[in-house]
Amino acid sequence: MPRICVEEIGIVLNMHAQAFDNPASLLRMTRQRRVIMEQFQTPGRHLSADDVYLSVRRKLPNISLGTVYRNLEILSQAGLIRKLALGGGQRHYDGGLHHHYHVRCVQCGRISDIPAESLPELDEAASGHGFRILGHELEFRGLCQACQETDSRGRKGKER
Amino acid sequence: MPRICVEEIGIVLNMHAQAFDNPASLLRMTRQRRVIMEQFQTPGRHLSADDVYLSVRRKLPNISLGTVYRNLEILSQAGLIRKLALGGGQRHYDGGLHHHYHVRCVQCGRISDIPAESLPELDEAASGHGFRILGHELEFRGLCQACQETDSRGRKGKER
DNA sequence: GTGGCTGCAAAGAATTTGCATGGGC
DNA sequence: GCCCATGCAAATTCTTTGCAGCCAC
Repeated sequence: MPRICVEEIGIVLNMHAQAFDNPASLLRMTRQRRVIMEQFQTPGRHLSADDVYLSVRRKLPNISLGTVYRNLEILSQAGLIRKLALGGGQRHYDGGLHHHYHVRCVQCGRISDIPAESLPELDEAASGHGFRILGHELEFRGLCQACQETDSRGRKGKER
Repeated sequence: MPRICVEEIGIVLNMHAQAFDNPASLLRMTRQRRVIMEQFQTPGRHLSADDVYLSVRRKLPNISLGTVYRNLEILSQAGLIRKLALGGGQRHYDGGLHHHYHVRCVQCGRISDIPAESLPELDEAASGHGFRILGHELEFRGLCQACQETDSRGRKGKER
């Protein structure tokens, strides 16, 4: 699935607004929202709110962390970015909308993509326990290249 | 795999201590640690630190939250309980040591077990991207019975 | 008796929120 | 011009930590 170009964001946001939050309201394409969204145009980035904040500040020095948080929430609700609620610690966001999974390095906390098809058969297998299954989150745990090399008993890094 | 009875905890803790943390030290079986561990003897409970704190306080009114956190960390490191780092928001702990997955209700945040074999073939499929895969976390998302029934547009509950 | 453990309280990290002002549409 | 979005700062929530006294071994 192709990445959504920045120009389309406003349209998607409004579709979303009309469909869910408030049929009457329009979500505005502000400068802040545009620049935040630009951070996710580069594939394979998995940014925390603070990462985004620091990046965006180079273009908009006065943006506030609160605005970043508010927009990450709105954008992920609208399906424009993906919220990675997995793995404790800081929350991360991913601009890649094509389906894939993630690995998290248990040592340094780094996240990478695992390109893979969705596995609907997993959801099948999970049904029949009183829940209506809507989907799943799958995150692999492992050691990244760098940590494998450094690995002669190191610190546990960001993983908590 | 059978649940570990409370009497064995001390032994396991010491095995763990000797193997990893500090070969010379012994972990003690305090009253607090015992009662905390008892909370996980009931199958199918998925407790947050605060849940544990509130439960334990009924037996040990003076226990502190800090102690609960410290012990949950120690017990999960020793493999006596499982830390559920999934799903953002509060961290939960699970006393069931047999392999299973979890569903989280997207509406109310409730967690349930999905009894299932581990799926090593998933780890296979994820290899070959620079990471040494050690395992995975899999959490399903869905609507629990109660929320399906109440469901005529409700609040989003604890899910954040 | 010793060293790990506890209670207490304060610190910390991540995230959310209230409010007056600003700026898309 | 209306009303959503922003900046700022304070507030919340969850978790960790420093320290002096306590207690399991």
